[in-house]
Amino acid sequence: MTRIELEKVYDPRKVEQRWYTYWEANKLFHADVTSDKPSYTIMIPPPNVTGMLTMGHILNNTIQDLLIRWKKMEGYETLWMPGTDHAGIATQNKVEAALSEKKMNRHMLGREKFLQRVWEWKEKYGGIIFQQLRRLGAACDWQRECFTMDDNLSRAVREVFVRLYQKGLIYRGERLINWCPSCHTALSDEEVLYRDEEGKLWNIAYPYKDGEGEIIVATTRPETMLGDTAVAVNPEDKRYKNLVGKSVILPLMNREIPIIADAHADPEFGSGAVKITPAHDFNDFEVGQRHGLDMISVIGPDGKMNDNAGIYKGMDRFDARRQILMDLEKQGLLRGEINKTIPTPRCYRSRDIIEPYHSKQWFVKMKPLAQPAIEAVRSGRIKFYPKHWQETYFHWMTNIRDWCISRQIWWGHRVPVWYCENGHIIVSQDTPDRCDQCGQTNLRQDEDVLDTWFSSWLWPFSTLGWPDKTADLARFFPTSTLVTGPDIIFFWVARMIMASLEFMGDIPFREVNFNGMIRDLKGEKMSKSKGNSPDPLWLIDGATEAEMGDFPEKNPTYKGGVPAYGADAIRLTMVYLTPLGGDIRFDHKLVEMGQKFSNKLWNAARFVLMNLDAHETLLTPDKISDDQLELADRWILSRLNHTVADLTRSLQDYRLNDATHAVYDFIWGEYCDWYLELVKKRLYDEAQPEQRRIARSMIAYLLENIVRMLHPFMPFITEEIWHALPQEIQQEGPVRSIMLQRYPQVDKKRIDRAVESQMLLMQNLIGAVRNIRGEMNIPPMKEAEVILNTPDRELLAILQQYAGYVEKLGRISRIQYNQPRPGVAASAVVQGIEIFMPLDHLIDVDVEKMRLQKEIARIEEQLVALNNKLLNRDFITRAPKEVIEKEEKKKQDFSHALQKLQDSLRALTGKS
RNA sequence: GGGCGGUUAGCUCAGAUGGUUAGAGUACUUGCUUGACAUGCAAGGGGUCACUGGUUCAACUCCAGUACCGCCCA
Repeated sequence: MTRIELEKVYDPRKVEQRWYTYWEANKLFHADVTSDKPSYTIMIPPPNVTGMLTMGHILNNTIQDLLIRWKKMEGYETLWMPGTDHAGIATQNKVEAALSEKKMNRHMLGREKFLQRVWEWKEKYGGIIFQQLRRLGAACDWQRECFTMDDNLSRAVREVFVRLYQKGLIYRGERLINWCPSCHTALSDEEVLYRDEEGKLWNIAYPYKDGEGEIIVATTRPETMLGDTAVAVNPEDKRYKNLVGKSVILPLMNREIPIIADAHADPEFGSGAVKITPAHDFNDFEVGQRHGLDMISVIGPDGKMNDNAGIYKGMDRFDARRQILMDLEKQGLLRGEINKTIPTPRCYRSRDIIEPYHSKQWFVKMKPLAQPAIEAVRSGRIKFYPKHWQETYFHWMTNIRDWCISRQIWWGHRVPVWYCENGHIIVSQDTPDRCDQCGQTNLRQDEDVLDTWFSSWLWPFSTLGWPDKTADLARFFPTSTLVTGPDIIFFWVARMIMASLEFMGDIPFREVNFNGMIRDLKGEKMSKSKGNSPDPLWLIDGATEAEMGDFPEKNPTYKGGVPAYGADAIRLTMVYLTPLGGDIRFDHKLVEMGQKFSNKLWNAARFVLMNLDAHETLLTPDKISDDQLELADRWILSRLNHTVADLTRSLQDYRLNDATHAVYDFIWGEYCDWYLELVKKRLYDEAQPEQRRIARSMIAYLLENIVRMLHPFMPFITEEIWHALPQEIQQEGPVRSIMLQRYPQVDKKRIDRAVESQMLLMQNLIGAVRNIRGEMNIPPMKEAEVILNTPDRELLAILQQYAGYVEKLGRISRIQYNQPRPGVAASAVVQGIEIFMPLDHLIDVDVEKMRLQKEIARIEEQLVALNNKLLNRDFITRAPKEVIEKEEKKKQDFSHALQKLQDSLRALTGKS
């Protein structure tokens, strides 16, 4: 009598959502601050509040969920803190784009009303990514979900600003900064991406003020020449030595500018003379500082030429470039152009070309913060996985520059600084009502907001209630693991370390796992802008070609639609493919692996369940006496414990692919392929009820261990199967869920090398028999006989005891031992045991001869190598004894097998 | 220009501390509705481990250089 009926093909759509609802309704993801278990905490890398799930998120969050579920089952009080950041520029851009469709802009609305619109936008689109994460199975503590603009997190931001200001680590300065004309704001250095782009280098003649002649300067940005205040030559450059101190006339502007000597000018570059525009180039700015040059800004914040640009005023910077080149040409001052690839700075958001722009901004002085952060990693208090990211971290940290944190947008934390009419500055947590220096009450708050990263660098503790001394903070800080991409190592990881050390006096996390990038089949990074990243929900739910829009057109493997692989399948596939920190070239076809594995597990469960008897109480192995367990039982128990040991070690080292391989191979390659097949005989043998009960108990016990072991990888299907299993082999929790069960622990007593090697012998024997059958094309229905010959009495005893294994899996009807060689037979040698399969009429002697010859050739090749090695005097004298013994043993075995095979070959000769 | 990674089967990738008969999934060939699974079972073909040197008794594995690819920084 079967306990339960499962469907023949696993359908994740009928399972996954149901269990997520159950977990969430029962608050199984909620971390209890009062529990006395050790804690394990992960802070989610906060996605943009209006962001959508990408394949990158799938990998990143699968890893986090896997760790959380594993640690929870290992007995930790786990907290996976979810939340989003407000993504100042990105979100504001989106709302402004929506406004501009209605022919409006933020200035027409005013600050208050605009911000209201953004909040509305956030309410509307803000939750989407977390709904998607739920579909992945993410065990986040949703009751603690937070947002960087929440009241308490905002308070943390102001607190930090005030403290750093008072400490002298935040200052306001007038400097050249990176300006994005599209986003209309300053950016930090990290937000600027340099890409090599095709450009041109123009040579322009600047005539001497006195006398005949000219000096040629080379530039990639002719439009900035309007703001030139000098021409520089290298002090060592003999060609120009006598010109230093003289003047040239700046073309188009007719301004007299000096020729100066500065090491910045590279004699190898162009003519060796360069134009100096201190207001529009970071290097020139420094030259200007050294020589006390004027700064003339000619490009405004909107990217258009300004009042200083003469007749070019009002033109876009690129139009101005064209016009200026034409005008120079007309005046005969343009001396040619050459093509050149130029590292071009672009905004990470808008992709517009960044303009160095002189303005007043707020900065954080980073050097003092960096020092302890470097030490925290160098000393090993914080460990990076893979370790080599340390080099990148140290490099950036030791060359760190001050951080421009003010942004000229509205969406974000407003700089907590006020100015009175007398020019005093008030920096305060709370809105002040009077100037603390002169008592003046007419105060004006700074217009700027802070960089979004200025709130996310506080994430590990602001989310736990800081600056208050909360119970959560005491319980869950420092956090355990950070799982993130190496692309934000500077933006986020490094800054969190600095902030935590500064404000908490402790590290933010103990270990950082940098996961790889998801690329497409061409090796390109997946991104929304490239249109090469599928919507993960297509893969979970399935999608027709039409539902994917133009995506299949650009990505042909998606033509014809994608099946509903399910979240479990995607998760398994991702971690199976992710070596520590390595990238993944992803295609939906790869998920078939996870899908097939789900189905395999499902059918194994189906098999187990249909063989259980509802009226029978099952036994656990410790209730079965050892002499009642046969080889296969002891073997599978040994393999189970081996697997758990390997798996646990791999997980600890974040070698998730190794961990996944271990589970996958055990379940499919050992439990299904061998154990379930071998146990069938006992399962159907009604004459031996006690053995039958043991067999039933064993398959159920193994399956129950398997689903627990696999749960962190595939949470849904394992929960489904676990609930179908008999209760007596499950441990109980307050709520019935596999999540609350203990993760399988290694029982060293069950690991038995002798048993494993005996079983390996049987597997090899069966393999040899199957090989003969396969190569000889003997149909499975045709049962064959076999002769096994060995002089080793111990081996013989094992063979006789477990002959049934060979019979069952080799489809052998009868086995005889130590018999003379039959007349015509196929043969093989396994671990010194000679195998004959007498097949008179079935055998094609030529085929068998070829089969033997192939094997003989293979062995001979091995023997040649072995002989060379063993005849090498140096090898014998220098190699360790064990290695030599091993090689000698190998040689013996091979020679022995070779001899037998040659005998067999000779016996066949003349019989075809 | 500097730093970091990579180059193993047609494709996607594994191969801690050097000694393996170099693996997996997929694709391919052949045979199978075998009392859970054709999203399956069994067998098979397929690799000068990018190249050149070096260290070593022994190199896919360590070192150096070359070529190509990727990422980061200037």
